[in-house]
Amino acid sequence: MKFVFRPSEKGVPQVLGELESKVMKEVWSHPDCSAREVADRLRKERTIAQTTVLTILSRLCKKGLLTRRHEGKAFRYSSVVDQQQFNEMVTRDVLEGLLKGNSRPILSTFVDLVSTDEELLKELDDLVRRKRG
Amino acid sequence: MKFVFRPSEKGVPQVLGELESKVMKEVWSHPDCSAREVADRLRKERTIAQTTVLTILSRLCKKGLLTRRHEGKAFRYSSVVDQQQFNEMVTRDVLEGLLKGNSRPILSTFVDLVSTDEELLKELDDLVRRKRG
DNA sequence: GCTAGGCTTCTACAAGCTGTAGAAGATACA
DNA sequence: TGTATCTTCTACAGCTTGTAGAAGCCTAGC
Repeated sequence: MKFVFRPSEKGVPQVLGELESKVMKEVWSHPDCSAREVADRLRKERTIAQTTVLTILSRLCKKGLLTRRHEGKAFRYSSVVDQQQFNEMVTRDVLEGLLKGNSRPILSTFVDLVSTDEELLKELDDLVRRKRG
Repeated sequence: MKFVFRPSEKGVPQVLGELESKVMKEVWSHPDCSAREVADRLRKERTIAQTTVLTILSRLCKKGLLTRRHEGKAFRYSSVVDQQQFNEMVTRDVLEGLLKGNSRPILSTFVDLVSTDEELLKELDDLVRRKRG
């Protein structure tokens, strides 16, 4: 999947649109659900047309994030990767994207940012030591 | 500046459009240049209308990446930050964006990626040790 | 002072992404 | 077979980026 990353956003919307993110979250928390179910849940927050939800579900399928299976006259949707895996994919792709460039400055910026949290820095230290054996 | 990051691209186009990137690079390598100069240099590679270049220069000004000053009847453009600073800004914003989430998995993915290069891993190790004192 | 040539701004359109939804087509079940 | 429901098609708006014509503005030089 080829995506953009919006650092200014937070969570899934860093990668997907606002509505797409909400729909993904619904499917993640209720696997194998129907479009109707998704729409009804979204309607607890605001009004939204059934077709709008359908469009988003289709687009997410096209992006390879969801699959669907027939059941009666409707479809049931499930995610291809769970949210954890999704996050890992994003992290991996973004970091790889960054490291394509000159890696040295990235290391130092990374360490700078991590070091604002003592605990985190220790964790990084542990990981590196373990890696170096 | 609020931008998107395209992991699949490389270098400046990870953040700016293709043409925007080329224009930025021209201004970086020839500070205080005129639109005409930029256009002429771009024309070594392909044809492009003067107004196209002007539009891009204006947009880059609006984005806060360029400034300009009057000289005679024309403008002269300069970058607000040099390419190094620009890269650092991007790196910082992207990493901050990532670390907003659950930081633990990011650390481990980062270390995984870095550890494919022995030298780089050592460098990371040094940075962490130095930080921890 | 005035004109011409060059420089800028305005405006516009295409294409891709996302949100939005109506209209119409397909179909399962009573 | 009819109808309620589900899906697909189509479309438009707003945003970004690339592209550029048209028109307005202004400086330099006569």
